Amino acid sequence: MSTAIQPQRTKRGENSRAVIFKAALDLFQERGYEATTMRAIAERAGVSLGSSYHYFASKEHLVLEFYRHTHDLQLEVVTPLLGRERDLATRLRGTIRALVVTCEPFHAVAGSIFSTVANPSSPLNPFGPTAKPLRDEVIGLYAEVMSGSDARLPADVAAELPLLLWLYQMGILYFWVLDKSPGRLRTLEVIDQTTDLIVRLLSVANLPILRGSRRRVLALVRSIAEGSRGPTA
Amino acid sequence: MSTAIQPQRTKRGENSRAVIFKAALDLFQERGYEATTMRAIAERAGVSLGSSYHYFASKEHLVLEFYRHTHDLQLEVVTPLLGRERDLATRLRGTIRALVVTCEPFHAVAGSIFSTVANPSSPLNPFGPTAKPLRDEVIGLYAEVMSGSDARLPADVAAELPLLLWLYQMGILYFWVLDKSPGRLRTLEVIDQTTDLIVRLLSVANLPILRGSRRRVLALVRSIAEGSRGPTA
DNA sequence: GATGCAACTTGAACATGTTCATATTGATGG
DNA sequence: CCATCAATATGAACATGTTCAAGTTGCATC
Repeated sequence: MSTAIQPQRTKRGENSRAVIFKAALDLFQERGYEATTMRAIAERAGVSLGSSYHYFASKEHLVLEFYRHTHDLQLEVVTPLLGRERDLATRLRGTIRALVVTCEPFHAVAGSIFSTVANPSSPLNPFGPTAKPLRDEVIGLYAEVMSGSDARLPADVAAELPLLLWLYQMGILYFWVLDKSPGRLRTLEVIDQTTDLIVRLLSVANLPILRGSRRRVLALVRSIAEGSRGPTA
Repeated sequence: MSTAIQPQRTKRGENSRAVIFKAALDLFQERGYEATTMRAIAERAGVSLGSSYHYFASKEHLVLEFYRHTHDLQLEVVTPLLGRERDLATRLRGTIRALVVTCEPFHAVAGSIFSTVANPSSPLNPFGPTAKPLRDEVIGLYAEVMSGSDARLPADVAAELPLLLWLYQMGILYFWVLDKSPGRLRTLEVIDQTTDLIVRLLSVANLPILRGSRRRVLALVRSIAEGSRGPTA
């Protein structure tokens, strides 16, 4: 399948790759995504244009690296919290906040990036196969958020919740991208409100009146998730 | 404010504009959005490259026209149904289905278009000021879907529901864009399921246990909607 | 140390979205 | 019929993402 022979990496290569990525990150922050040209990246990195393309197949691929970068930062920020805190709402709030706070320096850039990534034909689409490793990592993080809490959830909910929380994170991220309030305070408010609501919803989902709907919602989610494991991913 | 002097339109101009749009539409369908060059559009329309830019400020602006086009088609398809049918679930299902069916010929193109439009800095972003007229029309359509039904909804729900249904439509549209099932049957299933669930949710939202959450959800929606009427739109 | 080969590097060339200075057209008023 | 002027039309020129054929480097093997 995807057993394309990757070039054997060397020290020299690793270094060039890192230098190019660093230059891209800096320029994205200084000028934004679109205004940063591949030529400018190459120049600042002190390499040729062609070299940049040797390490990153396209400008978009620099974004994938950026994603991984922010995920690692998010993980770093949130790990201590997940170690000590057991309350689900708190864990959830902390995790989402960590992402938003981590991404704050890149807020101006994030719009273009988000849009680039939303394209289904882009190799970077979060729902597509290329992004699967990172996607699974993020879903795994939410599995940890859930299972490390003291909340007792029905098995059918627990099975789909991490995926749903990943979707929720994407929603918040898009809200954050569009948020023009100073310091993105509005996003933080929305995070507080929605995390509380989610936990509240989980606690009432067991009520007899809602049990039917809950079953149907989860069945739907399951069928969608399975489907996209087929032809798509 | 936005009282930029628009050039006086003439018959000749109207014609050129229409010819260019038609050429673009055909080419988008034949080759996809990205693969269609502005030069190809101009050539097929029998005008010069510069002329295309005289009528459409950018390739993206052709997309806005495309949006308006599909909305008009959706309206055309759904009007008879809304005239005779009173059941909310049926009205809702019919409206969303109309959109998806209308857009089906453009499915291959829709991905790029969706992504282009998702960019917050794009003038075409559905949440931005440029798209407001069309957005309000669509929200108006959902107001009609709701108020023409025999469902009796609390005032606070009725106030925010059209906006929420518009959001719901965008969600379905993105699912449809990603949907690789033959004939997009999966999307149709999901539409049936979710419209039912929405109506069911509306009917239980009055229960005492849920009333608190409902109030909070609606307050949140209201605050967000107001906020984006401020700096953004 | 010489050789070979894969990794690395280069910059010219290409395609395409966009801009702009200039030319043409056609309706209106004299 | 002529003059005028805004609308319309044109294509050359520009910027930038991407490709590619060709050159260079450095390590492993003899």
